[in-house]
Amino acid sequence: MLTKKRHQLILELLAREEVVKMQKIVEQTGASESTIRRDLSQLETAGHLRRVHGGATANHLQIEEPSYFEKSDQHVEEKERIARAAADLIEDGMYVYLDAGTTTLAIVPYLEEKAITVVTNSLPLANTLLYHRIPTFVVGGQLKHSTQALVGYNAREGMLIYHFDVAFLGMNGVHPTQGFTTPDPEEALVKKTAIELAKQSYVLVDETKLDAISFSRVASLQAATIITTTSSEQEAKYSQYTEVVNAK
Amino acid sequence: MLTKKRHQLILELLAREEVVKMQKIVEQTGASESTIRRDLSQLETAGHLRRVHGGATANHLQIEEPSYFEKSDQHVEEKERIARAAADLIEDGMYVYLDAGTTTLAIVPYLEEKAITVVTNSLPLANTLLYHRIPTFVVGGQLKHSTQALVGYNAREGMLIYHFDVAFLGMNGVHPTQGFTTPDPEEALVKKTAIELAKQSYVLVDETKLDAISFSRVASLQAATIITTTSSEQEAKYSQYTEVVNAK
DNA sequence: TAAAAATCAATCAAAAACGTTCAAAATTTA
DNA sequence: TAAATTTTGAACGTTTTTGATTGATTTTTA
Repeated sequence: MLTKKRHQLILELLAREEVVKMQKIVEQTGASESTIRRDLSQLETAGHLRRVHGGATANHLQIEEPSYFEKSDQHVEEKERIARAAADLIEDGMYVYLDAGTTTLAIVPYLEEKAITVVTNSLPLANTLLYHRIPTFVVGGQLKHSTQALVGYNAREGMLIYHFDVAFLGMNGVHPTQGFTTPDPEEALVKKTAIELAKQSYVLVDETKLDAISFSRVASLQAATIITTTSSEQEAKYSQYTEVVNAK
Repeated sequence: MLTKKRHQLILELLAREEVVKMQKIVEQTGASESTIRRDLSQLETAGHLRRVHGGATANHLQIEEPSYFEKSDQHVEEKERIARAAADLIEDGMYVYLDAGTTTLAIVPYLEEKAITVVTNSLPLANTLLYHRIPTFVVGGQLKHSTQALVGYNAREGMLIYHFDVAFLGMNGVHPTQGFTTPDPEEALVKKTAIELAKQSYVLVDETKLDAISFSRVASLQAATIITTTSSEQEAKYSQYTEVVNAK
């Protein structure tokens, strides 16, 4: 079977099934496992699908699905340390903004004893805050499927009525010259607004985000303190541009 | 079964049942208990559900509402009929407001095929709409613990930028002279605002709410059509004041 | 309240899937 | 047709996922 034909068949299977196993593709095409692996790799770099362990899934024209595809197990310890360091910065009486993201989500359990008010644009955060009985305001706006966050122009407008003592933000890229970046422009707008409205902002990132650049610019490094866990070389490098808290 | 498929299945179960037992997931997926445990903790850290002893719950489950578990089948059927009647009124292209409440929640599954945009002030609604991939905007505001709704002055302000073709509202009291009423003044404000902003409003109530009066007045009966299931005498009585749809 | 049962997190070895390499086969080019 | 190039499938060491087992914890039962 021709390469082109195989690729077509794989995409057809995915259009129908959303998730398809390696084994099934091998059966249907009659090609070897190695060949299918190559096919999947190619189709992935071309942006036509997303590989997962054991097969592939449809790629619904979405740039990213971090909340789903993030290896939530992988950096869990790192995240926990970062979250604890962040929580330590929060004091009674503060008005706190918590951005969408798994790291910010990890902060919530540490907030239970504190007398604070939280504002968030994240549905999972809102649910968790509710569960921990922390007074919460939710920013209105368009509900984005992949991250379960409220984003866009309306979200920005909704935020402008608040002011925060501190803001904690997730981020996809942190780079010396390109600053803080994230894939979705509408999400970038919300993050940027949060930074504008907060007396002090913190960006929470694991090591893999350092030196990375994503599509939309949020702000320059000077705009926020970085909380991360990384080598002392990296820490020294970024300390030239802004304050860095190493939660190692 | 692939990891992603399992995750999808788990979320599907939760979208339908709100609570799901370990045992059931194991059966449905054919995977081992260990694997499901891992799945659940991954989905939890990603913010998609909440683990509980013996299984998992949708992360928007009412935390303490005894009535939740004692919902009679009869009531469920009534709600289902009301929800279906409401859904039939929604056409492609409409902008729809869905108020917080279990009856409005029951509408969502019927919306999947329709090309509409929904605005809501309810966290459970937002989660469910997200799951059904219906374009959704969430009204900002203060998160009320008991109903998981966004209420208060900020919520009203956040709503004023929208206009709706139709609004569907839950209500605690419906009375010929006292009109529509609900216990919480801040929630009443939101409902009232929704009615103001909608070309046409519908109040969804089961029979027990008729002739009842609650603390805060929302509007007079003329302001909205009532969708309910009740006797023809009651229907005739309320038809003197406003339009009544009997979903019996 | 204490014992029994069920469920849990943590651990570990087996199984499955992975990427890489390389030689054979197929295809293209000269 | 012969040489060069590309594609393929098998082999192999590595990584990821999985299910069974353990002892701890929680819930239920007596």
